[in-house]
Amino acid sequence: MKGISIKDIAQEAGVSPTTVSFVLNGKGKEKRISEQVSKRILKIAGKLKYKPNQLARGLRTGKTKTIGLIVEDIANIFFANVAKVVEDEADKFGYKVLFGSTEDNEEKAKGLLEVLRYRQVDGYIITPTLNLDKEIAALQKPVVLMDRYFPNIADSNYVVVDNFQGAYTAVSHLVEQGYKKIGIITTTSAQIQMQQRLDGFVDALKKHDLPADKNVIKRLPFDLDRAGFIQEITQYLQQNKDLDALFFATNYLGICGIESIRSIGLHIGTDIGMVSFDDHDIFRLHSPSITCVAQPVEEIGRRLIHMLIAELEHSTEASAPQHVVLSLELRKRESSIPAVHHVNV
Amino acid sequence: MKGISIKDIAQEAGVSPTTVSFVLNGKGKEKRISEQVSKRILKIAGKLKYKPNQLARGLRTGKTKTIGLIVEDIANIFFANVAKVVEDEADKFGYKVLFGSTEDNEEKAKGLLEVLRYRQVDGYIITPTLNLDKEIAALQKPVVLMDRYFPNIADSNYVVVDNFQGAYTAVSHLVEQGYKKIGIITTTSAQIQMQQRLDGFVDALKKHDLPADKNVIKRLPFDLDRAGFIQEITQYLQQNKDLDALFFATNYLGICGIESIRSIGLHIGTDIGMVSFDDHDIFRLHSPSITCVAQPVEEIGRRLIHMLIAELEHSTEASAPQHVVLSLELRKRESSIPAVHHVNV
DNA sequence: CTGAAAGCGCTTACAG
DNA sequence: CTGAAAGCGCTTACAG
Repeated sequence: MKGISIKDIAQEAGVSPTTVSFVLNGKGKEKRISEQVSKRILKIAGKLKYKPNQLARGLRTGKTKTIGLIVEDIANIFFANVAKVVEDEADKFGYKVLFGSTEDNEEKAKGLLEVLRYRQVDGYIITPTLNLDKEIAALQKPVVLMDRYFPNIADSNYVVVDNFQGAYTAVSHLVEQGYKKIGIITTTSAQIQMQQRLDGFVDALKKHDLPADKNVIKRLPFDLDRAGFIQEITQYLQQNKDLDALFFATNYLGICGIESIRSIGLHIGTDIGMVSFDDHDIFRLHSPSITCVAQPVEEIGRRLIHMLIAELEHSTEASAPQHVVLSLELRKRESSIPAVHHVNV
Repeated sequence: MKGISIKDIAQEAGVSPTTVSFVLNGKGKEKRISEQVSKRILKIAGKLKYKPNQLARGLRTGKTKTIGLIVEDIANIFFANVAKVVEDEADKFGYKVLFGSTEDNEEKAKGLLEVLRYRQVDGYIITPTLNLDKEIAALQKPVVLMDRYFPNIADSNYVVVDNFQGAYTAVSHLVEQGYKKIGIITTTSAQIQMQQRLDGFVDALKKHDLPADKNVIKRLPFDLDRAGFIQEITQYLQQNKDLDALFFATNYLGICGIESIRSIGLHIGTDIGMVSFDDHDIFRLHSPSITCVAQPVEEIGRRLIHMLIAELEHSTEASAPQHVVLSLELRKRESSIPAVHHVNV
């Protein structure tokens, strides 16, 4: 790595490394370096295509211009999209992104946190798992949470969506479409975002004087595989033939739901209405297409990075914790139209 | 970052930092440090939870234990899956991954390469764009190419799939299923992988004495958006009503193809057969499901990282370039069954 | 207006 | 068997 260093520039300009460092860091004025010298240094640096060695700078200043991004699963389209926006935006500010997937596994998340910490990332964007609050609190660097947060920790920054509103909107839409006996398929996860979706579901039913008893709520262990989900949902449908619509609390549950409904010969929309939380390519393309409440992925990514950068750049200490709660958008499609008969493709 | 350093350990153990460094780097034997001292140091390091400062180490040794991963688009399911495997495997060897998406844009790719270079990554996994050969050759660090390579550069390492075989298999399957007039939808890209897919298509037709004239080949500019692709494919279908099957050279073309075929009222399979290169969740779930030739994503990711680590660890100089060409798997589904009438969902 | 010097936390030739 | 010292490429108090 014989890159060209500050010394090389100093030598060619006939000044000391100190002076070069001042000028290159935009402190020429402040340090009262002469215009003449400043220009000479800048010109030489440009000619030599000088790039500061981030390692050396990091060792000295403690800043690595790197941020750690911890998602649940980079292969999941939602997180992959967020990661892309985060990477793009971070780049604009000169930051690079180190990433990892937790698989929603506490131990894996802790390991990731530890590695990122001793890699001295300047800040973190984290999709927390359960029980990760202590480790996060101990981080000593700016953190922005995404997708979910810890209700009991008041001073954390986060960018999330309004899960309650999303679920409420989705279920109200089903009611307005004429469905009367609506069930929810969700997970057993105790995480806040799942809790809020369930609350939104129950609240919407109550508001419309529809039954919200235990039978309409189906919670599945979140560590089942695809086949397991399909089997459970299929069984639930067979045991609750009076249901005329389903709300799926995540897109992967919705996808499994499509297969379950198909497997018992029901027609989505006509026989059983359906809305899913979170959009997916499959929902748009499926026939019939699937109604959903969609997360504003682009905006989530942008807000995350801007919030983190703000913390990093003017670390005016103890800035008030930032909470951004974004709304979901109802995308009406064919799966929530009870009357229309769907033409096959 | 007042992490604990080698000095702290040295002090507590009553030895010099040098000795600590030797022991911690497993050179105790070699440097003939006494068993007694070694054990003491290791014990203290464990107690203090010592983590070496990678920045300092990197500055000194030139190794950052970081690899750069450049993909075409991290939000694309294929690349997202590969990225996940790469990150997982790299972690096992103590490496972290810095990533970026090129969008298949030369300038963006060059920028990414430059940033990664001055971040001193130890090695690269690159999905190259066109004309990136010179920049890659100038890298001075181990590189493994993925998805595509430069046929004119003999000494590069790469992990790719057998595009020719995949296309050949896909088209032969259509022929065996009884389709007689088969078209291909591909891009205008001059990149090797697209070229090979086209070659496989043409070769399969010739081998079966089917027409391979210009009319059956439709090349679309690869920078169109979704709507553009759909419009172009729809128009092509309308102008070539004698086609009874289509081979799509990428999964996103296949997805647009589904919409195009639907928009003109044709039924996939019965009216027009279809096979796509590369699998996608949508293909499995669509009704009718879509036949494809699938890439071995897991294996691609594993091979990439193992090839790169091998280069990094025993840099026995001038090792022969490694080329891995993996086969694709034909996944037969409903879209290539001409006779059966598909029941709608 | 500019520079010599210390130091970030390591590794490694060199010396004893 | 162990340690003092130099150096990786920066930044920054301090001095003049």
